[in-house]
Amino acid sequence: MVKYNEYKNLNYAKLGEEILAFWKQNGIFEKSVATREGNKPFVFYEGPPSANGTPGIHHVMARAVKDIFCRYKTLKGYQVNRKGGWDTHGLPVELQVEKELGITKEDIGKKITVEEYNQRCRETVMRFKNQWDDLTEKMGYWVDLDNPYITFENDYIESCWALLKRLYDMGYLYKGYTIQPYSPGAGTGLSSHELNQPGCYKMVKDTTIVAQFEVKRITRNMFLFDNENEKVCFLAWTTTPWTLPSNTALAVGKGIKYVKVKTYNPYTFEPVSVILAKDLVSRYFNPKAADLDVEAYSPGDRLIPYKVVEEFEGRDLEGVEFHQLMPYVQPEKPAFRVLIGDFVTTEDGTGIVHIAPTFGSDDFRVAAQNDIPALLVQDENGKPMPLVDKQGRFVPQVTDFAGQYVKNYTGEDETHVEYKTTDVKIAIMLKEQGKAFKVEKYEHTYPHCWRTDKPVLYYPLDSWFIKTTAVKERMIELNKTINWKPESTGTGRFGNWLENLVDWNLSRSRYWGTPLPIWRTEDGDEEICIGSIEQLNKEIAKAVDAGVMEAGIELNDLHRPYVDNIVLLSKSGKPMHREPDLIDVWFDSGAMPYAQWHYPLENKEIFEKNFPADYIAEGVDQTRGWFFTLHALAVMLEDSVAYKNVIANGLVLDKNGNKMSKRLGNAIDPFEMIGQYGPDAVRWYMIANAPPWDNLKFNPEGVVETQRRFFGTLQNTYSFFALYANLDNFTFEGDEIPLKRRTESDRWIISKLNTLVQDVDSNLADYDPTRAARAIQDFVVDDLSNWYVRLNRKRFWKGEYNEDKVAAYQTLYTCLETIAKLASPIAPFYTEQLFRDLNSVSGRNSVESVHLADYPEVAEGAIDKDLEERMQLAQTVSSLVHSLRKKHMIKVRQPLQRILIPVLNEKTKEQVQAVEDLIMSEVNVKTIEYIDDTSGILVKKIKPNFKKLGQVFGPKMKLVAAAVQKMGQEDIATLEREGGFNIQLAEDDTAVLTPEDVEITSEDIPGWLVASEGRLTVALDITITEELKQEGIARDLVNRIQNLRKDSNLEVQDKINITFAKAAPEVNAAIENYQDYIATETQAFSISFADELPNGTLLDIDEYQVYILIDAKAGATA
RNA sequence: GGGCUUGUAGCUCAGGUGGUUAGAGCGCUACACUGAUAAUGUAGAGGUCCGUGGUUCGAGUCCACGCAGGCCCA
Repeated sequence: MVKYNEYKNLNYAKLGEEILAFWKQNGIFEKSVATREGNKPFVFYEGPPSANGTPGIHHVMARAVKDIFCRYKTLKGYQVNRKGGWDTHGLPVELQVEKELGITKEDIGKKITVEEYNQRCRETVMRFKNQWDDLTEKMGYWVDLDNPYITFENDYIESCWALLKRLYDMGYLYKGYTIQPYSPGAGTGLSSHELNQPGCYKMVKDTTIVAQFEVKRITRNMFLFDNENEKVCFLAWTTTPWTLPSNTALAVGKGIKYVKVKTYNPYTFEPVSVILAKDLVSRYFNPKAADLDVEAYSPGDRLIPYKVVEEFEGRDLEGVEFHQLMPYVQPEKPAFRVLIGDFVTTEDGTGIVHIAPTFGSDDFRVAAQNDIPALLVQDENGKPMPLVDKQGRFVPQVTDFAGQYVKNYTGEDETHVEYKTTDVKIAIMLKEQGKAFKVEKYEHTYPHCWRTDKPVLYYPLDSWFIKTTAVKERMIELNKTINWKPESTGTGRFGNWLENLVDWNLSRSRYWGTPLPIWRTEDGDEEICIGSIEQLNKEIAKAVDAGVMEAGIELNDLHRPYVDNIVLLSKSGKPMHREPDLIDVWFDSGAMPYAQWHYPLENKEIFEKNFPADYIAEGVDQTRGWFFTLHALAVMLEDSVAYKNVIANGLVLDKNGNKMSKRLGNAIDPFEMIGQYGPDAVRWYMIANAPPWDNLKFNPEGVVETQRRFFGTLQNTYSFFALYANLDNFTFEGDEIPLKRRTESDRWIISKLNTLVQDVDSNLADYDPTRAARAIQDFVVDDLSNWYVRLNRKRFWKGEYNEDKVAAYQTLYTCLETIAKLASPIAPFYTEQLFRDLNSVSGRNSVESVHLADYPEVAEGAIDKDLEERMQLAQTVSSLVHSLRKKHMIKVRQPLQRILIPVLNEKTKEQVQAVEDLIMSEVNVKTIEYIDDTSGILVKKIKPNFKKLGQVFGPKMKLVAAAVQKMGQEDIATLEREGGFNIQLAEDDTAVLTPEDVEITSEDIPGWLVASEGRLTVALDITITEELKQEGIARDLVNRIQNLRKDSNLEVQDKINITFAKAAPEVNAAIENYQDYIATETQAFSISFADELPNGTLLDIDEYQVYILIDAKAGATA
């Protein structure tokens, strides 16, 4: 006979290991995919992690979220392939290698070859792969670790190349520039990482200028002018006057308030109206001058009068045109307009920002978005360049300053009296021209090149771009079809990002990454984009034939430096060298839907079957990372979304809401957590505690609570089942007993169970695991354990093996088995054990694992909302009676005669009657009586139905409510009897109430002690008769005997003989009268009396004492 | 600085479309129960629903402006 496993002390961590071994041994994961062969696929993309660091607890969160839906969809019959992957390129790896070798980027190619450097990167990036694989397994994240895609492999890179080539052929790949920190002294761009080296930001004193940009006197600007002689100027502040010749626009803040001030130029004393931010007026004007008469000013007066004459919002100023400040070079398109910039503040300056698109990244971006050109000239090769050359000198076209360095890059002696910086010279000139409103020294921090110690310039540097703006509208459109969890990330963070899209800058000046497959002639006139190794080899052959490249170079690795050694031949016969850039690593990860299959070079069918993804999940920080690059590439390459559903999960913080970091020592080790509490409790806690998209404050105590409360309760329930089912040899043989032959509580829990199956299904279908987990938890703890099992305990251990008992077993079994299936996506280990423990005896499922099972079908017919309502009523009544007992200090073991329930309608009465038995046994009361209106003793309470009345009476609500409160018992009776009641609102205003306008409840029964909750009231008869008293004693005796049995370690099924010593007459009578009851309850063959029991045990029952002897040996072999 | 997001009991969180007495679990206190027992029940204490205005007969809920935390971007 196979038995249900019974456990003494379940060790959840050990359980995890055992189940893991079972899965491995039997290839359950593989089977969960293989057995769904031919079914509809559910496509999941794994966002590749980088294995150059150790995994943290937040990875458990992220991966649990991924795992849950893959398992769920498998249960629902889909085939879910999950290919793992590794993200291997990028700056973090490079930095780690440099740190370990004690070198900087500067040393690459000198102290260490690029080859060696990249070799180190390749080794480093997979250093913690074993730890990652280990965590993946231990936490139960099912993903194919044996055939992952790896972004540094040649096949993967080749796919990236093929995709780049496609983009190139579509005209989406172009060379342009971005504004980057640049060191003229060193002649090189600087990464933000280099800029953040200590000591790079230094305090410097710069000459700053508030310049006057004169508004054009054209029709659209006339609202800014008061009269035809007025000169109106925008004031804009700059700490880099050398950028002023390159100005093409001004930026204001949309919501910032600006004012027009009538005043005089402090250097030329000419009258002028200036526009600046309202908040900053006091910074430029002396308040003492505010009262002066503006007209009465004469040049040279110390106080310059001013008058605020008008106010605008930034948005009013958008589009206003102004005259070029320093007209050395003309733009190719219309410029010199006011734009809205989100970076504008009133912290300093004037609240108006001067825009030079060639020398600021904000400037560049806002100009590009508004189609404002940059000021450019042509170099000697006819290529466009900015007004400052790469050495940091003004170009000849800036005639007054031609050839002058914009900063001191030549080591001139700044202490010399004649020395003037270029900024100062510009300031002097603008003052003379009446275009400077204020010139002053300003001390601030400014980044310097760590090599030359000179200030950096923000300078346009070559970059390759993907023209994402070309498909912006389509990306926005398709984004609307994606189901974002939470929705706000899709519409907000991601949507806004798309709205403000700029072209994707692909270039990275680094070593360890996917090389840009573009070869160019030196003059840039000819170029080729390579899309495959095959193509490259052909081109190499051509180049070797033509003699531009030496023969015999074999391409084994597509990384640098090997690709850099390849020289190709242009159509016109010139040599072409590779553009030295690497591509953004985000391209690697965004390309994974294609590159993971080496598509488009092969596997067309597999790709098509697995695109787009049904579901992905990653941290919200990936919005502009992976989520974006997947989307961008899919729209451009396939005119499709890359994913249909996406969960953007939040952060895992420590229990105080702080970010976890190894440095602060508040990081939680995932291995430790799983080792201590097992994987299920950790997963369940994380999912049930907060929705994945909220930040989770991770508190290990919460894991303990989850384990105790949810898993402990579930395990208790199973143990209870197993204990008795084993005794009765219940194996779920034969047919299921029809619902109508089961008890009310059986049908109730089955109804609840089916409701749960529905709820969990719809929540998981909606990608909300938290609601699903909470629903399961509430069912297990509240409904199944604390109500169903508690009420039905006796059915399991008492009496013969009849249909009622079988029904109880079947019901509880069904609940447990269904819970195992429902909860298996979230707690895959424990539910596996539970399922197998149950199934190994019953064999009801033909599968060997819960993860190979099908999601339970909802038995619609078993759902009985009416019944669920009734049971709720029973629970409320019981709770009220318990509360009354407590108030009168009457223990539950003391039977009471009756409770009274006032019922105002027939339905409530019927509902309570249906659950009478349950209530009576739960609260130990003999009868329930109902009193209705006809009894005439009910005291009623009336309360306005605000929702209904509000709609009808609106503003008169308060009067109506007051009138309702005043209604007495007779008024209520009238309302009920006649279906209407007149109330007086004001002297000449009355209204008619209907029964629907109010809520009538029974509150009191005169002469009884009552308790009520909501609309339900219960009264309890607390008279204890002699008979009731005896029964109470009998029950107490049973209780004490049961304790004795337990203390003497008797098994549940052991039989005993009982001997009582004579005691108080009440006790003797109780034993006498309830002999059968006591015997049945305690499984006693016989009950006898003795005059004395010197070896007996003394029992205390309230004020009584009795000696007892129980004998387990005699005839205990029933 | 901008975008997004969160703010409800000591802690973790619920609170469709506004309805007057804001809930649960944990923790705390007391009492009870006892063949699920390292479980359970009942009761109690504990709230300026982040603040300020507004809309409304009525706001935890809607609107505006703030404050504080978080993420991303600059």
